[in-house]
Amino acid sequence: MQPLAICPNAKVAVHCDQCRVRTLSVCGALDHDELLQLDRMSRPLICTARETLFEQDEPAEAVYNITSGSARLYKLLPDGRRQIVGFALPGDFLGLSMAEKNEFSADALTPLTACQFSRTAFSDFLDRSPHLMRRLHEQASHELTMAQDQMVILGRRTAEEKVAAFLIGLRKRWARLSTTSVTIPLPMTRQDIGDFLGLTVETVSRMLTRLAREKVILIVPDGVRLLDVAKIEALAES
Amino acid sequence: MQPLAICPNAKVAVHCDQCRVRTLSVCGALDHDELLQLDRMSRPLICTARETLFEQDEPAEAVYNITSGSARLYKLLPDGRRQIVGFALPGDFLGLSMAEKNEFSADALTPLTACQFSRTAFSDFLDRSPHLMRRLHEQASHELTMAQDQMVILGRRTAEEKVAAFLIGLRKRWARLSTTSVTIPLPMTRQDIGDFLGLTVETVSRMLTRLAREKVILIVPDGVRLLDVAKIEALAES
DNA sequence: CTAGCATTTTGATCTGCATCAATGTCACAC
DNA sequence: GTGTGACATTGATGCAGATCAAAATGCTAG
Repeated sequence: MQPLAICPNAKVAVHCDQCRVRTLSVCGALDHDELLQLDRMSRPLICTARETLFEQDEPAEAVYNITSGSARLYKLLPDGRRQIVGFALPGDFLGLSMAEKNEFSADALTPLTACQFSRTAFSDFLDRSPHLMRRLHEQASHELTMAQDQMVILGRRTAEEKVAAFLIGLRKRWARLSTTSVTIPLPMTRQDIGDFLGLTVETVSRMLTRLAREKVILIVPDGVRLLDVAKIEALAES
Repeated sequence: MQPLAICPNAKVAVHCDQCRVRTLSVCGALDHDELLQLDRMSRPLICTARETLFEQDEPAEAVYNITSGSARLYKLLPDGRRQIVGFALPGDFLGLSMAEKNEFSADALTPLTACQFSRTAFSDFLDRSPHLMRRLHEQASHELTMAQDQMVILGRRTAEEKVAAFLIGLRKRWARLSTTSVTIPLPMTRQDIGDFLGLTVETVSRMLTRLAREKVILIVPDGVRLLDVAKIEALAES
């Protein structure tokens, strides 16, 4: 799936002088008036690392479009167990379900900037823009597909396969955003990776170490470099 | 979330003489003309148990609305491991993502009937009916939420909790369809339940037996009766 | 009725990952 | 420099659930 993009001149969410809009990666198939209208209702948001964007079960107030930085999205069980349901990267949307309450909590992994829309205003705009509505539905469907793929990973794969699939999946998402760097940035902690994959910190660490020992990856500060792409893709194979 | 229902006089998908439509549980907020139009493009589908509705990665041709019976939705790994991503009950939609290819395979667990729409015709209709589009998006969002809840179950729960959560979740879905029967029908095999919860058949069987021994449930032909709802809800608690 | 097969249950054993515990590494403050 | 706290790695041990094996149950065909 292509990244949604309001501005034809930018791949991701950045300020675009040409279109005079700050809000990008929202939607193709919008005319210039619609773009400006949408832009007018957006407010900038700046967060420090670890800051909370919103919390599970609280009334959903806004729709967010990440312009830089990354966030983790998670659900908590009463006893403190945590399941990370996803990581949000630049260009990603949060709150597109337009539900009354947040389905999960979100907080920043790094300093983060975003475009923020009032949920009600965004909803009203949606009613007037079938194109955007349609595009949004495609986006939601795509997220559902990713969630189902994650179900396969959680339910039917070994620890090593989980870690490999995680790295490959992340690489693909980063690749859309930048020149294909050999290094995959990992802004999240090992604990976060574990809570995403249904593993403990120790197991994540051991699997990364094992892959590094076998020269499949190289562990670098804040990330991982893939040495043997074929091998790791074989491990992650769908 | 309320079941989608074209026909205000029926909760689920059944033939409705009053509205003269066969296609139900599609969507609120449609006027009568739209209903009839939608109905006109629907074709009935009748399947025997185990029959395949569609297969993963094949071109998506139709949108289905189950009118009776149930189906399992699953993904296969190259080595034969299987992850069931969901079960479809009467009233449920399949193929709403409108993607070009099927994201998973689906086959009937029991004899099954459905309303079938050509994907392209349905898509065209969608463009002319923003109400339906919006409703569909809500439905997709709801499915995403369910998938995320399933991620919590797969990643962060014990075998016993998984089985309990499965039963509670299924009870809730059946409850929407009929007078709240004390018995939860289980049209799927233990293997299917295992492939849904990331467990083996043996573990599923053992957990059900354990719950039955502790008088929390009663195992009956093709289903389960809940004896101690409080206890099983405590186990399944989110 | 019986034969054949799929499904479920039950038991014995094994193992992958969790758990527990300790040590190492880094960043930052003082 | 030294202390402190967060994060990561490594090792030893334990256990939940997988695997292996077999028996029980149920279903359909003849």
